[in-house]
Amino acid sequence: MPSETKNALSANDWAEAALAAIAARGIEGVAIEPLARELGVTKGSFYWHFANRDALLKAALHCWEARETDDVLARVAEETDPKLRIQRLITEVNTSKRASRIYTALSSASKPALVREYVERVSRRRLDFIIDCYAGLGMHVDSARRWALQTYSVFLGSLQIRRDLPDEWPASDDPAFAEYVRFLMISLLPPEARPVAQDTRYQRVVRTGTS
Amino acid sequence: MPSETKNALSANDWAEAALAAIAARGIEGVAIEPLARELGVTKGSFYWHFANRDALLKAALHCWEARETDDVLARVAEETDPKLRIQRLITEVNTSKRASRIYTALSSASKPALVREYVERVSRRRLDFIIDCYAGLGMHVDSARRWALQTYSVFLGSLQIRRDLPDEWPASDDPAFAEYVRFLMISLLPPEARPVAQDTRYQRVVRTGTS
DNA sequence: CTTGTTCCATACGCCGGCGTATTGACACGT
DNA sequence: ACGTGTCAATACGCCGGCGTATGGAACAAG
Repeated sequence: MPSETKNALSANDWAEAALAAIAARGIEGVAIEPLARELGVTKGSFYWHFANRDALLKAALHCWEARETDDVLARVAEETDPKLRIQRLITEVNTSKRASRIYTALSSASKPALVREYVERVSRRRLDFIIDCYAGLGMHVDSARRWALQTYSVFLGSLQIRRDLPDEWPASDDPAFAEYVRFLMISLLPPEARPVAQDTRYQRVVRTGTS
Repeated sequence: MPSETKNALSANDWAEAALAAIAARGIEGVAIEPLARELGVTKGSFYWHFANRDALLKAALHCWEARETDDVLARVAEETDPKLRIQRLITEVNTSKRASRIYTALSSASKPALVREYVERVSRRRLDFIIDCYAGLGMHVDSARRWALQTYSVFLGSLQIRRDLPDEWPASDDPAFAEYVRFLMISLLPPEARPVAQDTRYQRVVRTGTS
Protein backbone atom coordinates (compact mmCIF):
# COMPACT_ATOMS: atom_id res chain seq x y z
CA MET A 1 0.00 0.00 0.00
CA PRO A 2 1.42 3.36 -0.95
CA SER A 3 1.57 5.47 2.11
CA GLU A 4 1.07 9.19 2.23
CA THR A 5 1.72 8.79 5.89
CA LYS A 6 4.98 9.70 7.55
CA ASN A 7 7.54 11.95 6.03
CA ALA A 8 8.44 9.59 3.23
CA LEU A 9 8.95 11.06 -0.21
CA SER A 10 6.80 10.10 -3.16
CA ALA A 11 7.72 9.96 -6.81
CA ASN A 12 5.53 13.00 -7.31
CA ASP A 13 7.60 14.97 -4.84
CA TRP A 14 10.63 14.29 -7.00
CA ALA A 15 8.80 15.32 -10.14
CA GLU A 16 7.74 18.59 -8.56
CA ALA A 17 11.26 19.25 -7.39
CA ALA A 18 12.47 18.55 -10.90
CA LEU A 19 10.06 21.11 -12.33
CA ALA A 20 11.28 23.64 -9.80
CA ALA A 21 14.83 22.88 -10.86
CA ILE A 22 13.93 23.37 -14.51
CA ALA A 23 12.45 26.75 -13.68
CA ALA A 24 15.46 27.74 -11.62
CA ARG A 25 18.40 26.26 -13.45
CA GLY A 26 17.13 24.89 -16.73
CA ILE A 27 16.86 21.34 -17.92
CA GLU A 28 20.50 20.67 -17.10
CA GLY A 29 19.78 21.72 -13.56
CA VAL A 30 17.81 18.54 -13.04
CA ALA A 31 20.58 16.61 -11.38
CA ILE A 32 19.89 13.80 -8.96
CA GLU A 33 22.32 14.58 -6.23
CA PRO A 34 21.64 18.32 -5.93
CA LEU A 35 17.91 17.61 -5.94
CA ALA A 36 18.38 15.02 -3.22
CA ARG A 37 20.24 17.56 -1.13
CA GLU A 38 17.41 20.06 -1.56
CA LEU A 39 14.91 17.42 -0.51
CA GLY A 40 17.01 16.45 2.47
CA VAL A 41 17.70 12.93 1.31
CA THR A 42 20.32 11.13 -0.78
CA LYS A 43 20.43 9.41 -4.13
CA GLY A 44 19.37 6.19 -2.45
CA SER A 45 15.87 7.56 -2.23
CA PHE A 46 15.75 8.60 -5.85
CA TYR A 47 16.83 5.32 -7.33
CA TRP A 48 14.17 3.56 -5.37
CA HIS A 49 11.43 5.67 -7.01
CA PHE A 50 12.91 6.00 -10.49
CA ALA A 51 15.00 3.89 -12.80
CA ASN A 52 17.18 6.77 -13.94
CA ARG A 53 17.29 10.47 -14.71
CA ASP A 54 15.25 10.17 -17.88
CA ALA A 55 12.40 8.62 -15.97
CA LEU A 56 12.37 11.60 -13.67
CA LEU A 57 12.34 13.98 -16.62
CA LYS A 58 9.46 12.10 -18.14
CA ALA A 59 7.46 12.30 -14.94
CA ALA A 60 8.15 16.00 -14.61
CA LEU A 61 7.13 16.64 -18.20
CA HIS A 62 3.96 14.71 -17.62
CA CYS A 63 3.05 16.96 -14.71
CA TRP A 64 3.91 19.99 -16.77
CA GLU A 65 1.78 19.00 -19.71
CA ALA A 66 -1.17 18.34 -17.46
CA ARG A 67 -0.93 21.70 -15.80
CA GLU A 68 -0.10 23.65 -18.89
CA THR A 69 -2.89 22.34 -21.10
CA ASP A 70 -5.60 20.48 -19.27
CA ASP A 71 -5.64 22.97 -16.45
CA VAL A 72 -5.10 26.28 -18.17
CA LEU A 73 -7.13 25.55 -21.24
CA ALA A 74 -9.95 24.13 -19.18
CA ARG A 75 -9.94 27.28 -17.11
CA VAL A 76 -10.23 29.43 -20.21
CA ALA A 77 -12.72 27.06 -21.80
CA GLU A 78 -15.11 27.74 -18.93
CA GLU A 79 -15.94 30.86 -20.82
CA THR A 80 -18.35 29.80 -23.50
CA ASP A 81 -18.63 33.08 -25.36
CA PRO A 82 -15.81 33.00 -27.95
CA LYS A 83 -15.14 36.70 -27.69
CA LEU A 84 -14.82 36.66 -23.92
CA ARG A 85 -12.70 33.58 -24.26
CA ILE A 86 -10.17 35.40 -26.34
CA GLN A 87 -10.18 38.27 -23.93
CA ARG A 88 -9.49 35.91 -21.09
CA LEU A 89 -6.68 34.39 -23.09
CA ILE A 90 -5.14 37.81 -23.43
CA THR A 91 -5.23 38.52 -19.75
CA GLU A 92 -3.58 35.16 -19.20
CA VAL A 93 -0.48 36.79 -20.60
CA ASN A 94 0.27 37.70 -17.05
CA THR A 95 0.81 34.15 -15.95
CA SER A 96 3.32 33.12 -13.37
CA LYS A 97 6.96 33.80 -13.95
CA ARG A 98 7.68 30.22 -13.03
CA ALA A 99 5.50 28.87 -15.81
CA SER A 100 7.21 31.03 -18.38
CA ARG A 101 10.65 30.05 -17.17
CA ILE A 102 9.79 26.40 -17.45
CA TYR A 103 8.43 26.88 -20.92
CA THR A 104 11.45 28.70 -22.30
CA ALA A 105 13.78 26.25 -20.60
CA LEU A 106 12.00 23.33 -22.21
CA SER A 107 11.66 25.01 -25.56
CA SER A 108 15.35 25.76 -25.76
CA ALA A 109 16.30 22.29 -24.62
CA SER A 110 17.91 20.28 -27.36
CA LYS A 111 19.23 17.24 -25.66
CA PRO A 112 16.52 14.72 -24.96
CA ALA A 113 14.17 14.16 -27.86
CA LEU A 114 11.64 13.38 -25.19
CA VAL A 115 11.37 17.04 -24.28
CA ARG A 116 10.67 18.20 -27.80
CA GLU A 117 7.85 15.73 -27.99
CA TYR A 118 6.11 17.23 -24.98
CA VAL A 119 6.77 20.81 -26.03
CA GLU A 120 5.37 20.19 -29.45
CA ARG A 121 2.23 18.56 -28.13
CA VAL A 122 1.56 21.32 -25.63
CA SER A 123 2.19 24.01 -28.21
CA ARG A 124 -0.06 22.39 -30.73
CA ARG A 125 -2.90 21.97 -28.26
CA ARG A 126 -2.62 25.59 -27.26
CA LEU A 127 -2.57 26.85 -30.82
CA ASP A 128 -5.45 24.64 -31.88
CA PHE A 129 -7.44 25.91 -28.97
CA ILE A 130 -6.86 29.51 -29.99
CA ILE A 131 -7.73 28.74 -33.57
CA ASP A 132 -11.01 27.31 -32.34
CA CYS A 133 -11.62 30.46 -30.36
CA TYR A 134 -11.33 32.61 -33.47
CA ALA A 135 -13.27 30.13 -35.56
CA GLY A 136 -15.96 30.51 -32.93
CA LEU A 137 -16.24 34.13 -33.99
CA GLY A 138 -17.38 32.90 -37.34
CA MET A 139 -14.32 33.45 -39.47
CA HIS A 140 -12.85 31.11 -41.99
CA VAL A 141 -10.24 28.59 -40.98
CA ASP A 142 -7.42 30.32 -42.80
CA SER A 143 -8.26 33.61 -41.26
CA ALA A 144 -8.72 32.10 -37.82
CA ARG A 145 -5.33 30.52 -38.20
CA ARG A 146 -3.69 33.85 -38.94
CA TRP A 147 -5.36 35.56 -36.03
CA ALA A 148 -4.46 32.67 -33.76
CA LEU A 149 -0.86 32.67 -34.87
CA GLN A 150 -0.66 36.34 -34.11
CA THR A 151 -2.32 36.03 -30.73
CA TYR A 152 -0.22 33.07 -29.68
CA SER A 153 2.87 34.90 -30.85
CA VAL A 154 1.94 37.86 -28.70
CA PHE A 155 1.40 35.52 -25.79
CA LEU A 156 4.74 33.77 -26.16
CA GLY A 157 6.58 36.97 -26.96
CA SER A 158 5.18 38.63 -23.89
CA LEU A 159 6.52 35.87 -21.71
CA GLN A 160 9.89 36.32 -23.34
CA ILE A 161 9.91 40.08 -22.85
CA ARG A 162 8.87 39.74 -19.26
CA ARG A 163 11.87 37.54 -18.82
CA ASP A 164 14.44 39.46 -20.80
CA LEU A 165 13.33 42.96 -19.93
CA PRO A 166 11.46 42.75 -16.65
CA ASP A 167 11.80 46.48 -16.19
CA GLU A 168 10.10 47.29 -19.46
CA TRP A 169 7.05 45.27 -18.62
CA PRO A 170 4.41 47.13 -16.62
CA ALA A 171 3.46 45.57 -13.30
CA SER A 172 -0.03 44.21 -12.85
CA ASP A 173 -1.02 47.12 -10.65
CA ASP A 174 0.47 49.67 -13.01
CA PRO A 175 -2.25 51.52 -14.94
CA ALA A 176 -0.06 51.11 -18.00
CA PHE A 177 -0.64 47.39 -17.77
CA ALA A 178 -4.42 47.71 -17.89
CA GLU A 179 -3.95 50.14 -20.72
CA TYR A 180 -1.86 47.64 -22.66
CA VAL A 181 -4.35 44.85 -22.07
CA ARG A 182 -7.13 47.03 -23.43
CA PHE A 183 -4.94 47.81 -26.39
CA LEU A 184 -4.43 44.11 -27.06
CA MET A 185 -8.13 43.45 -26.67
CA ILE A 186 -8.66 45.69 -29.64
CA SER A 187 -5.66 44.65 -31.69
CA LEU A 188 -6.18 40.95 -31.30
CA LEU A 189 -9.84 40.90 -32.14
CA PRO A 190 -11.18 41.35 -35.65
CA PRO A 191 -12.87 44.71 -36.13
CA GLU A 192 -16.42 43.46 -35.95
CA ALA A 193 -15.79 41.74 -32.63
CA ARG A 194 -14.02 44.55 -30.88
CA PRO A 195 -15.29 45.90 -27.58
CA VAL A 196 -17.47 48.92 -28.16
CA ALA A 197 -17.27 50.84 -24.95
CA GLN A 198 -14.59 52.46 -22.87
CA ASP A 199 -12.22 54.58 -24.76
CA THR A 200 -13.90 56.49 -27.49
CA ARG A 201 -10.58 57.67 -28.81
CA TYR A 202 -9.68 54.12 -29.60
CA GLN A 203 -12.95 53.60 -31.34
CA ARG A 204 -12.44 56.64 -33.45
CA VAL A 205 -9.01 55.42 -34.37
CA VAL A 206 -10.11 51.91 -35.13
CA ARG A 207 -13.11 52.83 -37.17
CA THR A 208 -11.28 54.86 -39.74
CA GLY A 209 -12.47 53.87 -43.13
CA THR A 210 -14.92 51.31 -41.90
CA SER A 211 -18.69 51.58 -41.71
CA MET B 1 51.69 39.85 -35.34
CA PRO B 2 48.48 37.87 -35.46
CA SER B 3 48.54 35.80 -38.55
CA GLU B 4 45.53 34.90 -40.61
CA THR B 5 47.95 32.92 -42.69
CA LYS B 6 48.24 29.16 -42.48
CA ASN B 7 45.63 26.93 -41.01
CA ALA B 8 46.13 28.22 -37.51
CA LEU B 9 43.02 28.87 -35.47
CA SER B 10 42.16 32.31 -34.21
CA ALA B 11 40.25 33.31 -31.13
CA ASN B 12 37.43 34.34 -33.42
CA ASP B 13 37.20 30.83 -34.82
CA TRP B 14 36.61 29.58 -31.32
CA ALA B 15 33.97 32.22 -30.69
CA GLU B 16 32.14 31.26 -33.86
CA ALA B 17 32.28 27.61 -32.96
CA ALA B 18 30.92 28.48 -29.55
CA LEU B 19 27.97 30.27 -31.13
CA ALA B 20 27.32 27.27 -33.31
CA ALA B 21 27.41 25.09 -30.22
CA ILE B 22 24.93 27.36 -28.45
CA ALA B 23 22.60 27.07 -31.42
CA ALA B 24 22.97 23.31 -31.56
CA ARG B 25 23.22 22.25 -27.94
CA GLY B 26 22.48 25.26 -25.78
CA ILE B 27 24.74 27.20 -23.53
CA GLU B 28 25.80 24.06 -21.71
CA GLY B 29 26.94 22.67 -25.01
CA VAL B 30 29.81 25.10 -25.02
CA ALA B 31 32.38 22.67 -23.72
CA ILE B 32 36.03 23.03 -24.48
CA GLU B 33 36.97 19.50 -25.35
CA PRO B 34 34.03 18.68 -27.62
CA LEU B 35 34.54 22.00 -29.41
CA ALA B 36 38.20 21.20 -29.84
CA ARG B 37 37.30 17.87 -31.38
CA GLU B 38 34.95 19.56 -33.82
CA LEU B 39 37.67 22.00 -34.75
CA GLY B 40 40.17 19.19 -35.18
CA VAL B 41 42.46 20.32 -32.39
CA THR B 42 42.82 19.75 -28.67
CA LYS B 43 42.41 21.77 -25.52
CA GLY B 44 45.98 22.91 -25.84
CA SER B 45 44.90 25.26 -28.58
CA PHE B 46 42.02 26.69 -26.63
CA TYR B 47 43.93 27.57 -23.51
CA TRP B 48 46.42 29.46 -25.55
CA HIS B 49 43.72 31.77 -26.94
CA PHE B 50 41.51 32.04 -23.86
CA ALA B 51 41.99 32.09 -20.13
CA ASN B 52 39.00 29.87 -19.43
CA ARG B 53 35.51 28.92 -20.52
CA ASP B 54 33.96 32.17 -19.35
CA ALA B 55 36.27 34.15 -21.57
CA LEU B 56 35.09 32.13 -24.54
CA LEU B 57 31.49 32.75 -23.63
CA LYS B 58 32.15 36.43 -23.36
CA ALA B 59 33.75 36.53 -26.78
CA ALA B 60 30.88 34.59 -28.31
CA LEU B 61 28.32 36.88 -26.73
CA HIS B 62 30.20 39.86 -28.05
CA CYS B 63 29.98 38.51 -31.60
CA TRP B 64 26.33 37.75 -31.08
CA GLU B 65 25.46 41.19 -29.83
CA ALA B 66 27.23 42.79 -32.74
CA ARG B 67 25.41 40.71 -35.29
CA GLU B 68 22.05 40.82 -33.59
CA THR B 69 21.87 44.57 -33.07
CA ASP B 70 24.43 46.57 -35.02
CA ASP B 71 23.95 44.49 -38.12
CA VAL B 72 20.26 43.72 -38.17
CA LEU B 73 19.09 47.07 -36.90
CA ALA B 74 21.41 48.90 -39.24
CA ARG B 75 19.99 46.90 -42.11
CA VAL B 76 16.48 47.87 -41.18
CA ALA B 77 17.49 51.43 -40.42
CA GLU B 78 18.54 51.87 -44.03
CA GLU B 79 14.89 52.37 -44.66
CA THR B 80 14.21 55.95 -43.70
CA ASP B 81 10.46 55.95 -44.13
CA PRO B 82 9.08 54.84 -40.75
CA LYS B 83 6.20 52.95 -42.26
CA LEU B 84 8.38 50.93 -44.60
CA ARG B 85 10.75 50.40 -41.73
CA ILE B 86 8.10 48.67 -39.71
CA GLN B 87 7.12 46.59 -42.69
CA ARG B 88 10.67 45.51 -43.15
CA LEU B 89 10.82 44.64 -39.48
CA ILE B 90 7.82 42.41 -39.93
CA THR B 91 9.35 40.53 -42.80
CA GLU B 92 12.43 40.02 -40.65
CA VAL B 93 10.30 37.58 -38.70
CA ASN B 94 11.58 35.02 -41.11
CA THR B 95 15.14 35.24 -39.92
CA SER B 96 17.46 32.31 -39.76
CA LYS B 97 16.60 29.37 -37.60
CA ARG B 98 20.07 29.53 -36.17
CA ALA B 99 19.59 33.06 -34.89
CA SER B 100 16.38 32.14 -33.17
CA ARG B 101 17.89 29.08 -31.57
CA ILE B 102 20.75 31.11 -30.20
CA TYR B 103 18.37 33.69 -28.83
CA THR B 104 16.14 31.24 -27.00
CA ALA B 105 19.14 29.35 -25.71
CA LEU B 106 20.62 32.52 -24.28
CA SER B 107 17.34 33.80 -22.96
CA SER B 108 16.67 30.62 -21.07
CA ALA B 109 20.18 30.46 -19.69
CA SER B 110 20.28 31.03 -15.99
CA LYS B 111 23.79 30.19 -15.01
CA PRO B 112 26.21 32.95 -15.89
CA ALA B 113 24.99 36.41 -14.98
CA LEU B 114 27.13 37.50 -17.89
CA VAL B 115 24.61 36.09 -20.35
CA ARG B 116 21.64 37.92 -18.87
CA GLU B 117 23.55 41.15 -19.23
CA TYR B 118 23.99 40.69 -22.96
CA VAL B 119 20.47 39.43 -23.51
CA GLU B 120 19.02 42.39 -21.69
CA ARG B 121 21.07 44.88 -23.64
CA VAL B 122 20.22 43.37 -27.00
CA SER B 123 16.54 43.15 -26.12
CA ARG B 124 16.41 46.71 -24.94
CA ARG B 125 18.12 48.04 -28.03
CA ARG B 126 15.71 46.14 -30.24
CA LEU B 127 12.66 47.33 -28.37
CA ASP B 128 13.84 50.93 -28.27
CA PHE B 129 14.42 50.79 -31.98
CA ILE B 130 10.89 49.59 -32.62
CA ILE B 131 9.48 52.22 -30.32
CA ASP B 132 11.31 54.83 -32.37
CA CYS B 133 9.82 53.37 -35.53
CA TYR B 134 6.31 53.83 -34.25
CA ALA B 135 7.12 57.23 -32.80
CA GLY B 136 8.26 58.10 -36.30
CA LEU B 137 4.69 57.58 -37.42
CA GLY B 138 3.74 60.50 -35.26
CA MET B 139 2.13 58.77 -32.34
CA HIS B 140 2.63 59.54 -28.70
CA VAL B 141 5.31 57.80 -26.68
CA ASP B 142 2.87 55.74 -24.65
CA SER B 143 1.06 54.59 -27.71
CA ALA B 144 4.27 53.88 -29.59
CA ARG B 145 5.40 51.79 -26.65
CA ARG B 146 2.26 49.70 -26.75
CA TRP B 147 2.51 49.13 -30.48
CA ALA B 148 6.19 48.31 -30.17
CA LEU B 149 5.60 45.86 -27.34
CA GLN B 150 3.00 44.13 -29.43
CA THR B 151 5.18 44.02 -32.53
CA TYR B 152 8.22 42.81 -30.69
CA SER B 153 6.10 40.20 -28.96
CA VAL B 154 4.87 38.97 -32.31
CA PHE B 155 8.45 38.84 -33.54
CA LEU B 156 9.72 36.85 -30.55
CA GLY B 157 6.66 34.66 -30.44
CA SER B 158 7.02 33.84 -34.09
CA LEU B 159 10.54 32.63 -33.54
CA GLN B 160 9.29 30.47 -30.73
CA ILE B 161 6.48 28.99 -32.77
CA ARG B 162 8.80 28.29 -35.65
CA ARG B 163 10.89 26.35 -33.22
CA ASP B 164 8.22 24.51 -31.29
CA LEU B 165 5.82 23.84 -34.15
CA PRO B 166 7.85 23.95 -37.35
CA ASP B 167 5.06 22.21 -39.20
CA GLU B 168 2.50 24.85 -38.32
CA TRP B 169 4.62 27.63 -39.68
CA PRO B 170 4.21 28.26 -43.41
CA ALA B 171 7.37 28.03 -45.48
CA SER B 172 8.71 31.12 -47.16
CA ASP B 173 7.56 29.95 -50.56
CA ASP B 174 4.14 28.96 -49.30
CA PRO B 175 1.48 31.47 -50.40
CA ALA B 176 0.10 31.24 -46.88
CA PHE B 177 3.27 32.84 -45.65
CA ALA B 178 2.90 35.89 -47.87
CA GLU B 179 -0.70 36.01 -46.79
CA TYR B 180 0.28 36.03 -43.15
CA VAL B 181 2.87 38.72 -43.66
CA ARG B 182 0.28 40.91 -45.33
CA PHE B 183 -2.02 40.21 -42.44
CA LEU B 184 0.62 41.33 -39.98
CA MET B 185 1.35 44.41 -42.05
CA ILE B 186 -2.19 45.48 -41.36
CA SER B 187 -2.47 44.30 -37.80
CA LEU B 188 0.79 45.79 -36.64
CA LEU B 189 0.30 49.20 -38.15
CA PRO B 190 -2.09 51.75 -36.73
CA PRO B 191 -5.16 52.23 -38.94
CA GLU B 192 -4.09 55.54 -40.41
CA ALA B 193 -0.80 54.05 -41.58
CA ARG B 194 -2.11 50.83 -43.04
CA PRO B 195 -1.50 49.98 -46.65
CA VAL B 196 -4.56 51.05 -48.56
CA ALA B 197 -4.47 48.57 -51.40
CA GLN B 198 -4.95 45.44 -49.38
CA ASP B 199 -7.50 46.98 -47.13
CA THR B 200 -10.51 45.76 -49.07
CA ARG B 201 -9.19 42.24 -49.41
CA TYR B 202 -8.59 42.19 -45.72
CA GLN B 203 -12.16 43.15 -45.07
CA ARG B 204 -13.38 40.43 -47.36
CA VAL B 205 -11.31 37.81 -45.67
CA VAL B 206 -12.41 38.81 -42.25
CA ARG B 207 -16.06 38.82 -43.12
CA THR B 208 -17.56 35.50 -42.23
CA GLY B 209 -18.47 34.58 -45.73
CA THR B 210 -19.43 31.00 -46.40
CA SER B 211 -18.54 30.97 -50.05
C1' DC C 1 10.64 -12.71 17.73
C1' DT C 2 11.13 -13.56 13.26
C1' DT C 3 10.13 -12.30 8.53
C1' DG C 4 9.12 -9.31 4.83
C1' DT C 5 8.35 -4.81 2.84
C1' DT C 6 9.23 -0.11 2.28
C1' DC C 7 12.23 3.62 2.03
C1' DC C 8 16.67 5.58 2.51
C1' DA C 9 22.05 5.90 3.52
C1' DT C 10 26.73 4.74 2.34
C1' DA C 11 30.31 3.47 -0.44
C1' DC C 12 32.12 2.51 -4.74
C1' DG C 13 33.52 2.74 -9.84
C1' DC C 14 32.92 5.28 -13.89
C1' DC C 15 32.95 9.11 -17.14
C1' DG C 16 33.21 13.67 -19.02
C1' DG C 17 34.64 18.19 -18.65
C1' DC C 18 37.91 21.96 -16.48
C1' DG C 19 42.27 23.85 -15.86
C1' DT C 20 47.57 23.33 -15.56
C1' DA C 21 52.08 21.96 -16.77
C1' DT C 22 55.11 20.43 -19.83
C1' DT C 23 56.81 19.50 -24.17
C1' DG C 24 57.02 19.92 -29.15
C1' DA C 25 56.62 21.58 -34.01
C1' DC C 26 57.09 25.22 -37.21
C1' DA C 27 58.20 30.16 -38.73
C1' DC C 28 61.30 33.80 -38.72
C1' DG C 29 64.66 37.15 -38.00
C1' DT C 30 69.72 37.47 -37.24
C1' DA D 1 72.75 27.45 -36.94
C1' DC D 2 70.31 29.60 -33.20
C1' DG D 3 67.16 31.59 -30.42
C1' DT D 4 62.43 33.47 -30.07
C1' DG D 5 57.75 33.65 -30.54
C1' DT D 6 53.44 31.29 -31.96
C1' DC D 7 50.28 27.68 -31.78
C1' DA D 8 49.14 23.02 -30.52
C1' DA D 9 49.57 18.00 -28.44
C1' DT D 10 50.00 15.20 -24.30
C1' DA D 11 49.58 14.03 -19.71
C1' DC D 12 47.97 14.84 -15.26
C1' DG D 13 44.89 15.92 -11.11
C1' DC D 14 40.50 17.46 -9.82
C1' DC D 15 35.50 17.64 -9.36
C1' DG D 16 30.68 16.74 -9.98
C1' DG D 17 27.21 13.91 -11.53
C1' DC D 18 25.41 8.99 -12.90
C1' DG D 19 24.28 4.43 -11.75
C1' DT D 20 24.97 0.15 -8.75
C1' DA D 21 25.46 -2.62 -4.79
C1' DT D 22 24.75 -3.38 -0.42
C1' DG D 23 23.28 -2.62 4.08
C1' DG D 24 20.15 -0.89 7.48
C1' DA D 25 16.18 1.37 9.98
C1' DA D 26 11.30 1.42 10.54
C1' DC D 27 7.14 -0.85 10.59
C1' DA D 28 3.55 -4.28 9.99
C1' DA D 29 2.05 -9.04 10.10
C1' DG D 30 2.36 -13.69 11.60
